[in-house]
Amino acid sequence: MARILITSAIPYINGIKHLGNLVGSQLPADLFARYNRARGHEVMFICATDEHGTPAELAAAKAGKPVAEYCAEMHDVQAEIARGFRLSFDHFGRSSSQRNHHLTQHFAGKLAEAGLIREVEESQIYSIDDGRFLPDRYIEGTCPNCGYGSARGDQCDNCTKQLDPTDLINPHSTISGSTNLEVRSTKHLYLMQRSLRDKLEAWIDSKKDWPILTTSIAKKWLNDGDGLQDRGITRDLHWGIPVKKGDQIWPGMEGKVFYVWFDAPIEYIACTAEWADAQGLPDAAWQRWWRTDMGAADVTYYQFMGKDNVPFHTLSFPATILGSGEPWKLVDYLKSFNYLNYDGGQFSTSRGRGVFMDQALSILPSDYWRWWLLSHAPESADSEFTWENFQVSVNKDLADVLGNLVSRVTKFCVAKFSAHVPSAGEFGEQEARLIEELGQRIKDYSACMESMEVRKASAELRAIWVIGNEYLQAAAPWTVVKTDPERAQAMIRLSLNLIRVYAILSAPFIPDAAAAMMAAMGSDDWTWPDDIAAAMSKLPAGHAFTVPDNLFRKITDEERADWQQRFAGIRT
RNA sequence: GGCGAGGUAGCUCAGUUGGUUAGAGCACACGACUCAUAAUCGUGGGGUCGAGAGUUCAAGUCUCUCUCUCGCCA
Repeated sequence: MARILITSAIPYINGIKHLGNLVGSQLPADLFARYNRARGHEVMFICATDEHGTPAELAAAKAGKPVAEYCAEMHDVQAEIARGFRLSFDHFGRSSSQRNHHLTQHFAGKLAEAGLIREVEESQIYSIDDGRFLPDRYIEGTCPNCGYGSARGDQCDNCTKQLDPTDLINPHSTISGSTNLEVRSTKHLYLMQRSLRDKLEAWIDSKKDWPILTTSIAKKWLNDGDGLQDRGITRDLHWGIPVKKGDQIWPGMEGKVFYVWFDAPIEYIACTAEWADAQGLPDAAWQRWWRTDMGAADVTYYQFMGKDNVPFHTLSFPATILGSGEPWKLVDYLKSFNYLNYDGGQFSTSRGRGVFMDQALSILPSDYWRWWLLSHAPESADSEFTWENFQVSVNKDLADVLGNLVSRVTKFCVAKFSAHVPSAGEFGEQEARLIEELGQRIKDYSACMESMEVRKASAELRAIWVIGNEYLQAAAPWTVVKTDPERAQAMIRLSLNLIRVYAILSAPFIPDAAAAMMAAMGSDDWTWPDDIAAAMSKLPAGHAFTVPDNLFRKITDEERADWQQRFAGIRT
């Protein structure tokens, strides 16, 4: 039994994520977690909401709520939707937790001790009425170059000239509109990634089995232009983790918080601590997942994320870990995904284009989405969601191939025999061939799952479903029953057992349908079918089963047309 | 403009280190079957692998140029 730590990139707090976000991290991570649990491994699957930073403050202000309250509410909303998609997190935490406060401050302290933090004095625009500094895009004014009236602090959108906020003529705050501004000096902390560059490169070079997408992005940041740059890890904001050196005051940094990208990945660790707290377990329970000196030496750590997150996970976060000088677990395998496009364009959160997680669940159960998204996961390149493709894939794969198989077997048995596993007859050559092929197919399927080849795994699973139909078609129990009912009974006995095995194999992709299949077979034995022959006799003769309702209904042309129109425009 | 990723059957995509007649699913055509959600199974048609040039005994697979798409950055 292996010990497997899995983290999904943590979704930002300000709103509900779309299907592209889901398929890029949480969903494949869940697939991998479910599979490994099914194989009997010890799994810790962690996700959380990423709650700090200006966008959260602004969203809260827009909603007319204190930011802490807003985040708490949105966390609950996201947690509920995650449950709806059957995302099987061991814990869904919050980056604003006290655990993360302490751990983030701890890491900053260790980095300072190691001489990897430098303090930088900067000039920024301060809004007296807003009571805050105004980072680049929160200040606008007239461009000194072209006279454009809405130039941003960092750049003029009209003439593209790069600006310093202090260059703007008649600047004003984009938050309040106030012109009561002044230049103030402010101090910030920088993580000296440059001095960790060689260490990071050596570490990345040691990862020979990582996807090209992952390593090429990391290499680009290491080598592009002037190479890896030091990174500011503090901000002049109210909402966030107060800057401290461990549990000590950091002189000159009072009132400042850590930058969201510094504390967010640390939440992976903190979230595991939150899990232990929620379970009433001591610190050792989470430390054995993260501290190689406290039992995590045999843990294999997998991260899942969209490609936009790769630089932070290959460079910034490892810099934090390595720089601390403490024996924290580094990622062993980083699985990254490209983007999912929506009907010829991009999903857009701001424009409400595409399908969002809550909307998806409101029109169809999660299994439909899980199956389509995973079987079309953007692994090697960006991929495309269209309603036509969604409709035909789901109808064919789920309703026709799998759902109908369950239906035809159970209904035939009840009609010709009874609602009990038939007892007569022996397995013959056809059954032996099926079992042999199934064994090979399951091996291929497992190999894909272990190497996280999501699309290939889904294709293998589908092929496994198909051989059930092939077998039935060739064996033709509906014909055999007329002349040799005992032989037909053996065929159906095998087929009923096949349904139970399919439930086990399919559960990582479509957990609800799998549960329905298992329940219909009157079993709760989810043991992975390592021994296929034995698994095909698991349901004993005379064992009672039920005919389940159709596992999957078909999506009609009318529905497809309706949804296509509904989700093309603006989210209301 | 710079960088990155791509352009393979009508559609969505596979194609290891260059090596026999380029694959899958869907769609389409025909056939079989009739237990089942008008489901299933079988057979078949269909591609000058974006364009051009080069390296090689041999290129979808390597090199160069061009072109188109998408994303990121400035």
